[in-house]
Amino acid sequence: MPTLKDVARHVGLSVTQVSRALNDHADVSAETKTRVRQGALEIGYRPNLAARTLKSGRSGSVAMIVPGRSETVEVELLMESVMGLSAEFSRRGLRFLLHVLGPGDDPVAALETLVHGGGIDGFVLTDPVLNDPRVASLTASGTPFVLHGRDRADAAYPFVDIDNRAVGHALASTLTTRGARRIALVGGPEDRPYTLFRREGIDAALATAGARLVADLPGPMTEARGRAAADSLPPDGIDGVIAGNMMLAAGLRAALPDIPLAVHDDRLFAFDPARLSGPLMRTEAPLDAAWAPLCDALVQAIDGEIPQVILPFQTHG
Amino acid sequence: MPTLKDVARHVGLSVTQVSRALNDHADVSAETKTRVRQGALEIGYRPNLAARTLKSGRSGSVAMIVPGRSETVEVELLMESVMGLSAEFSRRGLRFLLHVLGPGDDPVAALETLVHGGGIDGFVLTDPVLNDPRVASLTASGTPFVLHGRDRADAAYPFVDIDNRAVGHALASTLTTRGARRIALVGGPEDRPYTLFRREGIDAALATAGARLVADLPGPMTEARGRAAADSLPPDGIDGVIAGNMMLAAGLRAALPDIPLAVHDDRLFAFDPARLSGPLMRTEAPLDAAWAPLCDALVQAIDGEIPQVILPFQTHG
DNA sequence: CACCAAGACCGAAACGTTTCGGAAAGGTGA
DNA sequence: TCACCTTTCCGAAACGTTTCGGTCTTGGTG
Repeated sequence: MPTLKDVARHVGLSVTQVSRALNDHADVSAETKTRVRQGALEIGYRPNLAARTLKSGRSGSVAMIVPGRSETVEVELLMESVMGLSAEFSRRGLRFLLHVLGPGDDPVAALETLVHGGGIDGFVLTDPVLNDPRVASLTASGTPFVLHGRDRADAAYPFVDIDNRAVGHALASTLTTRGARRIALVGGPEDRPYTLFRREGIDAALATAGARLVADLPGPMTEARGRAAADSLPPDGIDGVIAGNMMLAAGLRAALPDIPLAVHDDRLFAFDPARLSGPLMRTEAPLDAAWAPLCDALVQAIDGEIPQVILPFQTHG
Repeated sequence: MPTLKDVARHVGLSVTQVSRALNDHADVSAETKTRVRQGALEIGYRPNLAARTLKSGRSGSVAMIVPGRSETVEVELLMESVMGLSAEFSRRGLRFLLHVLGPGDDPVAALETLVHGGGIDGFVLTDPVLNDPRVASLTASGTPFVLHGRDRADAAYPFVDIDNRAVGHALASTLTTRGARRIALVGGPEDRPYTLFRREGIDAALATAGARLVADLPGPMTEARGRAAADSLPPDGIDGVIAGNMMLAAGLRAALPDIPLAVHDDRLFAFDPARLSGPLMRTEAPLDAAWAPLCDALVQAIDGEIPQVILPFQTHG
C-alpha cells in the first residue's frame, strides 16, 4: 500500500508538498498539483484513513446507536430510519456506522466510548425521551450531533422535527370546527416528547373552542391497542377521537364505525387512508422525508453550525 | 479526553508500561496491572481507535452492504441480520459499518470503493446468488470476508451455512417413510443456491424411496403465495407437499387442510408451528443462531484462516 | 543596488498507540 | 566475589498524515 512518502519520492517532492497538493492548498503551483495528482494515480495511492483521522480529528464517518430488539421498541420505525439514513449518508460519501446495543447496555456509555475512541465525526440521535441523557452527554463533550425530534421545547442544538404542537392543534381544531365538544385522545407513548407537545396543542385548541378532553389514553401505537382503547372509553357522549397514528386509527374505527376521527399519519406503514370508512381528518408528515434533511443537518453540525429544521405537514379532510 | 500519557502520569508509570498493563502483557506484575486499570477507570481513559489502527494496521471495523428497499428483498430478514450482526460485533468491540445501496447501485462497485478506501478489516456477505460476483471480487482483492450461505457447492472461502442438501433430504424422507409417493415442492426463490441444494437432497431421497416429484414451484416465500401455489398444483393424487418455510406452509395448509406437509422452519417470523393443523413435519434451524458464528468466522478470516461452519438443524414430527 | 513581498517549497513536530531493545534491581549458584 | 538469570520496568522509534514555521528563489520597487 503506497503512502504519501512513496508519492513524494515518485514525483521528486517533499511529503509536505504532496500532502498540500492533494488537499488543494494555496501555496502549491497549479502545475505541481496536477503533476502530484497524476503521480498519486499512477502508483495507486490511497490516503490512510486512520492516520488522517488521528491527525485531523475528522474521519468522514458518522454513527447511530440503536437499542436492540425488545418489547418497547418499534422495530419497523428503527429499520426504516437505519435504511433511510444509511442510504443518504452513502450517497454523500460518508460512512455510516451502526451500533446496536445489547440487552443491558447503557446508551450513554456506548456513545462515550465511540466518541472518545475517535474516528466518528458526529451522531444521529433518534426517538428522544424528555431531557434525553444522550443529548446531555454529547453537548457536554462538544460532539456534533443531530436529533430526530426534540427532547424539550426550547432545544438549542441541531435537530430535524415537525411542529408537533401545531399537529395537535390542527387535529383538535378539525374536530371542534365540526362541532365536537367531548373529545378523546388515544395518543402515543407517554414518555415521548412528541406525545407531550401534541397534547399541548390539543389543549390549546380545545380551550379556544370551549371543548373538553374527556379521556387521554397514551400507550403503544398498534391496531390492537386501538381496538382495546375504544372499549375502555367512557361510553357516554364522546363526539370525536384523536389518534396518534394510522394503526391506532384503524383499530379505533373497527370498534367505533361512525365517530369523527382525527389522526396523524407518519406514513410509516403502507396504509391507505381510503381503507378507513367514516368521518376522517388527518395531518400527514411522511417520516421518510426526514432522512435527507437529517444528513444535511449533521453535516452542518459537524461544520460548527446549529441547523434547526422544522419539516412541514399537510392536513387532509 | 485522557490519553495513555495521562494515565501514565496519574499512576506514576511510563506510557509503555501502562499500554502493556492494559493489554495484559506478560512482563507487568499483577499488582501493577490492577493499579493501572484502576487508574484508567478513575480518569475515564478510553483508547483512541484511530491511533491503534494506525499502528497495528487493523481498524476494528467490519462492513456489510445491503440492498435498499425493493420488491424482491425480504426486509424482515434483512433487518433481522443487520440487527443481529451489529449487536454481535458491538459485543466484540468491533465496529459495524452498514452501507445501504441506492436503487440503481451496483453492489460490487460499492464493495470495491469501500475496500479501496481502506479502514475496513473484513466484510459480511449475505443472501448469495449462484457464483456470486461479490465473492469473486473480494477473493480477487484478497479482502477477508465471510458468507452467510454458499454460492456454490465446493466453496473454498469462509462461510457459515446449514447443510441444505441434508435439509432437503430430511424433508423428503419424512414424507416417503409415511408412504407418500407423489410429492409437490413449493420452494424458495429460483436463483438462490439453497433452493438448488435442497432440491438436490429432495431428488436423492425421492429416488431412493421410489417416489416422484410431481410439481416444483419456486418463488417468493409468503403466505399468499402458499395459498396461490396450492391452487395451481395438479389436482390428482398428490400425497405430500414440501414447503420452503413456515409462511408458505401456512398458506398451503389453509388451502389443503389434510395433506402431509414437510417444511423448513428458519424461525424468521415468530410463527408457532402448533398453529398449523394436520400432519406436519419440519426441520428447524433458527436463523438467529447464525449471527455469533458469522462474527467469529469473520474474525478468524481476518486472522488469515478459512473457517467453514455448518450449523445443525433439528427435525420435528 | 538594496530591499521586500510573493511564490514555491521543505524539515520537523505532532496526533496516540504499540513494541523493540534494552536496563536496573534482586536472586541464585559457583 | 562473580557471572548469570528473572522480573519489572522504561526510552525511543514507528505507523501516515497534517501543519507550523521556516528557507530559498524570483522579480518588482524605490
